Amino acid sequence: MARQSDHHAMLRERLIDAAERTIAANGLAGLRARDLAREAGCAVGTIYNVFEHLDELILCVGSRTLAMLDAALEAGRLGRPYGSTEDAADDLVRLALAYLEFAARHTVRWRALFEHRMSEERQLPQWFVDQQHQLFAQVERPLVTLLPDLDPDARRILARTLFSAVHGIVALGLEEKLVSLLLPDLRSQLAATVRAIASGRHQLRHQIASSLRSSQ
Amino acid sequence: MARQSDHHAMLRERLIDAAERTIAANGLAGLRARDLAREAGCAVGTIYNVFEHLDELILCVGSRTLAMLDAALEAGRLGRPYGSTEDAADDLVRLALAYLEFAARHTVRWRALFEHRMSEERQLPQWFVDQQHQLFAQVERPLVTLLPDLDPDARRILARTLFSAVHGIVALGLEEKLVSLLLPDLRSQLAATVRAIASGRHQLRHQIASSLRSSQ
DNA sequence: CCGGTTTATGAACGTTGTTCAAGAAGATTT
DNA sequence: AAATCTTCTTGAACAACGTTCATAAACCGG
Repeated sequence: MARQSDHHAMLRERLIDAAERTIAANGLAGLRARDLAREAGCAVGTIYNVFEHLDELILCVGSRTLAMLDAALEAGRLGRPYGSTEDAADDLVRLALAYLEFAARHTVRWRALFEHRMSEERQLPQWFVDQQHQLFAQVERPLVTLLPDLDPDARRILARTLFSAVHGIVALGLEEKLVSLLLPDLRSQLAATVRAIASGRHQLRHQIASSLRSSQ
Repeated sequence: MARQSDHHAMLRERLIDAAERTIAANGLAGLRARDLAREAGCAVGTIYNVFEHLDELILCVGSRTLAMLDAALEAGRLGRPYGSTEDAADDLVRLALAYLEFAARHTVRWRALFEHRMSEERQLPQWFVDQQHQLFAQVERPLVTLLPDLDPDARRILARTLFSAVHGIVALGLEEKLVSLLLPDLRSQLAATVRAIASGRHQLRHQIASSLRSSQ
């Protein structure tokens, strides 16, 4: 029984490794069950013994990408505690730029992360959603300094909103083919926008506070 | 010859109509060549006589969605000329909210628009890219009032950046399942963010101006 | 070493988009 | 109007995909 689950675990890892290589090299579209089996040294049917379906395997690769991204954002942060709202605004900008840098450096991997849709009515497992939330949570910390009297729920939602705004800018920006040419421009566009949001933060506080009042 | 191309045109329209219905009802995933042929009253092979491939047909449906979206944004605009920067900021917010409203009302259609990827190395035709640019152009007008001394190129790029930020917020916001519950919240998050950007616009001007200086 | 249970296997299945030989329909010429 | 040439339509056939399943191999307690 011990040898059994060992083998299981090894196979699982070999399959995820193979899928990770393929996705990083050729994107989601390049992933084929037969190739995967050949690279991992097993039969096609075995994949479905170890994973419920290919989506689950893809999600495992996505989880690794999420972990990489989480680490990259953490590394991009300001190392010291915030001495002022300026510091907090700086950190927001740094987070955004770190996100852009990651997306630019690992474009195919990163695309696979959010291009992938669960087929039909199988929904995302909770552990994966939780891992995404960890990412959003990194944005919350600068917001504590930036908008101290915002309640935690509103802050969590706002963090997600800012994250998705940054994601939108990066995603559309990297869609163009001439990426390397306009990457510096994209950097400054992103930094400028985030800084504008931070400097217009009182608008955020008022509007969101009044919205919460009216919806509760 | 006249009757030929007439028939061709009719068939083309019937096929686009059928594809449009299917996409609006079941999304891109629900589109099948055989069903399409049956609904349009022709053989599968005929599709490939009228269109080069299915991607082209999907793009035609996308074009219709883009036209609807363009009209919806135009309708959401402030009817009168801007008397102040406040008016321009209001219009930016109205554009964003109109975008959200359209996406919420026509979610499947709208998703199909940007979920669709051209297969392999066939690239987007220019006429489709141009139609997308028309959309971004709607954002440029308020920016003229908001940042009068920004040069037109920088304004065009900034418009695209703001558009993609709004798109990001809307896209992630509508991903959740409890859409109808938190749509009002999403509205105020979006409005607050756009208003914060507008009110922090001087940050935009400085950063972007200095970026253009250094990259030229 | 044996009987029962679990696991691995790859051929086979059901669906895709796309192609293509053959026949129907139109256009052109005599 | 008939004959010929061209052009378009057709649906069976193809290739590639994820997924399943009867079969055989491997494993394990007694």
